[in-house]
Amino acid sequence: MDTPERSKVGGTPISKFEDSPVFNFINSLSPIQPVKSVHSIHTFHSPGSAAISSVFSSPHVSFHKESRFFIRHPFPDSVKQDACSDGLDESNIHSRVSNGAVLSASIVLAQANCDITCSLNEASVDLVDESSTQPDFSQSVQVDNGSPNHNTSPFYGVKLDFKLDISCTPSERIKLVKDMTENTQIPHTTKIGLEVQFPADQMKEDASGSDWENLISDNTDDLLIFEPATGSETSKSEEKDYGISLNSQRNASCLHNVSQDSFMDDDGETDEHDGMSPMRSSACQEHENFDDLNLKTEAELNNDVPLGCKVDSQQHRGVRRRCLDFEAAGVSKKNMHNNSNVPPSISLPINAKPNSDNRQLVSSKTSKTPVPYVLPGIGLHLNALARTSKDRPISQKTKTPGREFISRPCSMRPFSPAIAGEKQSFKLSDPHQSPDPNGSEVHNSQAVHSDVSLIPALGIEESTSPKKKRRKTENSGENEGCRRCNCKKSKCLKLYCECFAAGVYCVEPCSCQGCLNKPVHEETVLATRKQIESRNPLAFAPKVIRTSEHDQEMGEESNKTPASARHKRGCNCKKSNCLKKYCECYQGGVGCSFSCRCEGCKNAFGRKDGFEEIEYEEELDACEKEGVKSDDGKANANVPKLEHHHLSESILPVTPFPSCRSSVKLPFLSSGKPPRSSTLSLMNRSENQQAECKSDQIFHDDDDTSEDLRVNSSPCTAVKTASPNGKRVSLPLNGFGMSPNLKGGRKLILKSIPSFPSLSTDAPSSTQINSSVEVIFIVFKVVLIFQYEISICLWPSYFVEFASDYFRMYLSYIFIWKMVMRKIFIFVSHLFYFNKFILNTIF
DNA sequence: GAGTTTGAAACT
DNA sequence: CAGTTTCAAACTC
Repeated sequence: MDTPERSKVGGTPISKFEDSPVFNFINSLSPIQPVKSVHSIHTFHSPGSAAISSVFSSPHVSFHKESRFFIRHPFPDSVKQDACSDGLDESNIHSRVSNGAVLSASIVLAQANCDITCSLNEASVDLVDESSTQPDFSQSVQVDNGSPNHNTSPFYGVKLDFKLDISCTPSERIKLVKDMTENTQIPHTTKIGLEVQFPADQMKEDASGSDWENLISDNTDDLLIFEPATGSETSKSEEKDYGISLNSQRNASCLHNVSQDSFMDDDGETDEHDGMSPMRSSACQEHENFDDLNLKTEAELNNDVPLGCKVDSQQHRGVRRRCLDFEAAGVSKKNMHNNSNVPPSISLPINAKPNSDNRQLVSSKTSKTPVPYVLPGIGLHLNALARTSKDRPISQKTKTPGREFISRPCSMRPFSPAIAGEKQSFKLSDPHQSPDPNGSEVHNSQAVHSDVSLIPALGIEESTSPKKKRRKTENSGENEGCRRCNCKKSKCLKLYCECFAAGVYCVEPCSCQGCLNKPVHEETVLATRKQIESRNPLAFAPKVIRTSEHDQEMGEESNKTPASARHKRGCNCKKSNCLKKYCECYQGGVGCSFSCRCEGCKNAFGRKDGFEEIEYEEELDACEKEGVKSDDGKANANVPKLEHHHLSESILPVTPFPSCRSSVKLPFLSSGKPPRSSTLSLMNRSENQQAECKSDQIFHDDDDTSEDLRVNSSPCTAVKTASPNGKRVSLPLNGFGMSPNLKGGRKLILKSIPSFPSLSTDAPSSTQINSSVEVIFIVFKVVLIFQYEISICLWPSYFVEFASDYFRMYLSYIFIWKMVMRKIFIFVSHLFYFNKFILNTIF
């Protein structure tokens, strides 16, 4: 179709381009042959180029997405046809040569499917049929076409892809899917469609299993790679899309079984579900029943999901929520599934397995081995504290398996699918659960009977530990249990609520009243969270920041805290002396730091004053002079609140390590004062010497960089000078800022930068200069050419033309630049040489 | 379990 | 930004 056009288009600019003397010149240096570009153009449809497209972001990708996106939207029938053919066009393009006939057949089928319905509902039916029966694809096709309740609900690309999967023969599907996945950067919806490959799941049971397994894993990987991007988006539309795909998943084939199983497959846990096929089938059928209700809109599905799918939707809701919670991190479904794949240490009843996700999670919950993603500090606020405290002697009291079973999960899995599942499971299993004001929820609980197998799994322990007992256990467990809130007025939508603050839904054991922090009120929860985060982006960040071992040492050194963590903002205790759990530091099992503004700190995990008390007293004075509000002379009082925020905030969010590091250093920083002290008054104080010494000590344990820094940091006796950068530089720098030696700071920076080729010795030969320049430019050129060729291959015709001109111009610039740079190099080197010569001569 | 204390969060 | 109020957990009895 458009091939001739493309080649035509592509050819023109290329020839033009090749005529360019610049291009010729560059090509004379380039190992890449110009021919290649032409070839590439022709291989536009080839897997090779496609692969490239998937690697490099290019206009092609966006275009592609555009089209896919377009396809995804509801169409009138006529448009639908186009869309289908369009969407197929891509696959057709890719595989036209090899199996065009076959594909066209499948395309026809797919088109038929497009016409047929594409309603989620239908999909579920079809797939259920499929999953409940042995994979007979011809049969499935028939079902598709004949399904009586096809409706005209919106059609999504998901569907299309999915249908394609179904309607092809296994081998064809393999090819098709491969082609599609290879040649297209699949938008998330489409991705889901592929991911759906549930048929693939069935395929596994099929003869061609091996192929499919490979394919599945490949695809899944791809899908998973892209997923986070989608998930990380918090926009409504994105959510919606996501939700849609999820729904389609769910409907498509008892998603909980298929998709999960397929993911499990990736981890090689096929054994587990292989034996459960029958169970799955039954479960699917139950879903099928519930699917009758699935004509509801996406939103409805989210808020008032028909039970059968409740659990699933919750799981995914959990995923979505996690994405929202940790936007930067972008939780991928892969994670989710990986998590779910955590081998349960406690074997569950066979009937507990089918709902793999929940079950897996539950089981992992029961496991005594920490779940991988139950890492402290993953956004967990008080729960993180609780977690931390677990590590502490204080909380290391006896743990009964049961208690652990109950508590662990909630506190450490923020909005993870597990949470939803847990919650659900709690609800299901807990006989004491008070009727949820929201009927739907109760309904769901009951309706999830398809998942009821869950109940026994949990119920075993749950039933033996009723609410009160659990609370009691929790109370006696010293933070071991997950936090269960008792909110009465906040509706669990404020940070007062520990569950909410920790990023988890309230669970049954909570005694909250009018709780809105539940999956059913997801929208509200998310909105509230957004609102709170808008006020304070770190509101949901971990309150206790774990540090690396390296920092641990530092932290311990300074504060004698056994923990390698510090409270993000520090406490503000006035009366508890940081000896009660009113104190967040104490509660978190961490010592107070200089960030704290506590009075009379006696924190058992480390007093903020400690051996640095003296210097802080002086510091305090200085701060008072500065007008910095201080409490009663405690160290932390010296640290302006804003600074804490600044530091902690700059640190926390993304990378744990930097944040940790900074968090630990923060205290030192405070002690070192430079930062705070952009004011000279602090700088000149003698106590800084002490701090400096300390910082030097710290550096001994530091990495290379810090070693450099240490070397350059001023000795204790060094004269203090204010480091202008101290305050605003990133934490590490802040940490270094402790040694208020401006000189040192600069040295550090210089040292950390790869040194420029030494010019201090003899003047570099022109060969050296040339070679270095050559290398740079050749690399540059290769990259450019490569880019250009790729763009030629992928970009639309008009783009190519534009690109060629642009590129030619670009190359011209480069050429000029190259000349200029060469001159500069020569000039500089000679200048150095000349200087050196002069110096040597004169002195 | 009720009442008090406490400090964080939220509000003004 | 500081002061006040609200809130829920921690604590005490």
